[in-house]
Amino acid sequence: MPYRLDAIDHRILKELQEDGRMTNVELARRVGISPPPCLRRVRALEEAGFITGYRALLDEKRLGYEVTAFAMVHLSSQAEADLAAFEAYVRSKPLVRECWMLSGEIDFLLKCVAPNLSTFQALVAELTGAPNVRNVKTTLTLRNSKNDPIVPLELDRLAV
Amino acid sequence: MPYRLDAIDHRILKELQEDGRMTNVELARRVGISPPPCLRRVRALEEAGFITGYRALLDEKRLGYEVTAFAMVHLSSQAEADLAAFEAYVRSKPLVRECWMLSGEIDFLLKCVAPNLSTFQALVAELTGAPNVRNVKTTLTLRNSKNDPIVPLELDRLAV
DNA sequence: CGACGTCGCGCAATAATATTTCCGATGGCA
DNA sequence: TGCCATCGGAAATATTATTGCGCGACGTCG
Repeated sequence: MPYRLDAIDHRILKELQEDGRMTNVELARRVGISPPPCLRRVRALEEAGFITGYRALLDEKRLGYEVTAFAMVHLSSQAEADLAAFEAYVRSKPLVRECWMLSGEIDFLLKCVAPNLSTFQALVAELTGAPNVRNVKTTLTLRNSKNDPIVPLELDRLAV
Repeated sequence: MPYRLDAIDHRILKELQEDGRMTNVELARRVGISPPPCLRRVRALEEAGFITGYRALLDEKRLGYEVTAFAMVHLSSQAEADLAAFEAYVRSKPLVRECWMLSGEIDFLLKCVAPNLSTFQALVAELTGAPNVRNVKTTLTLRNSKNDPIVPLELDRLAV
């Protein structure tokens, strides 16, 4: 599905990243076209897979999650079946919010949340005891310096 | 601002996390009340800070970001002013999407995106040369096993 | 026990938006 | 030049958002 985004598409993506609940009328006003073509573009961007969904962002601390921590996991076996098994395991753990398979020493990096330290410890204990897990190193986060779920657009004039 | 969320509030948060662009009519239907009180609850949740915003999620690869990588940064000085300076630096870098201050050996963990490896290398070079940075270790992500921006609700019956 | 105040729901009315339909302008191309 | 594909916008209609208001549940207190 070849697709070429023009300047208006980019502005639509930018605006919807910043406020995903914006009305189509307002969005159209901001990107400089009338509502009908604007809506058509949004639908097209959704169908073409550029927009994968819409989320309300919640304040985790306000909801009782005081702890955010990372866990670095080494497995005993990196056979594909074992990797997949670990991934499936991790997906079943609600407190693990992200899991990345890494190149290099560490096999997986997990971002976890927990209401308190002891819950986090319980999670780590479980992880450590899971099949094929060799060891788990953890680090607590002290503070979040930047957390911007927005994808930068305009790859061209990109200052590193 | 004391606030007690009831079951309906929880369901609202859950639904809006899954589809932040859902109409209020549909949301009301799902949580089992009529639209006016539903809208009032959403507004209240926003004003009380439980909902901090709405985002469209974009497909990063589709937009040209092939690389996601982590960078682990050690600083020479951990004096508060130096930490803050590094945080400010990092916030000015569009390719750094997240930055966490950690306890333990590593001072900061950065999640970065880049259109390709050489751009990522340029970013790392810049980071390495930044003031107060002692060293930077990087890991590429091979794949993303889980990435769920949704905050789990219902702390009580929480299976770790 | 009953009056009263509070709270939160839902109905009904109105204002705004979303969505569809259709038409016209534009530009590529034979 | 004439045809076709593309895309925007006006207008009409269907849905939603939003406001105003009354009602009933519930708890407090005289």
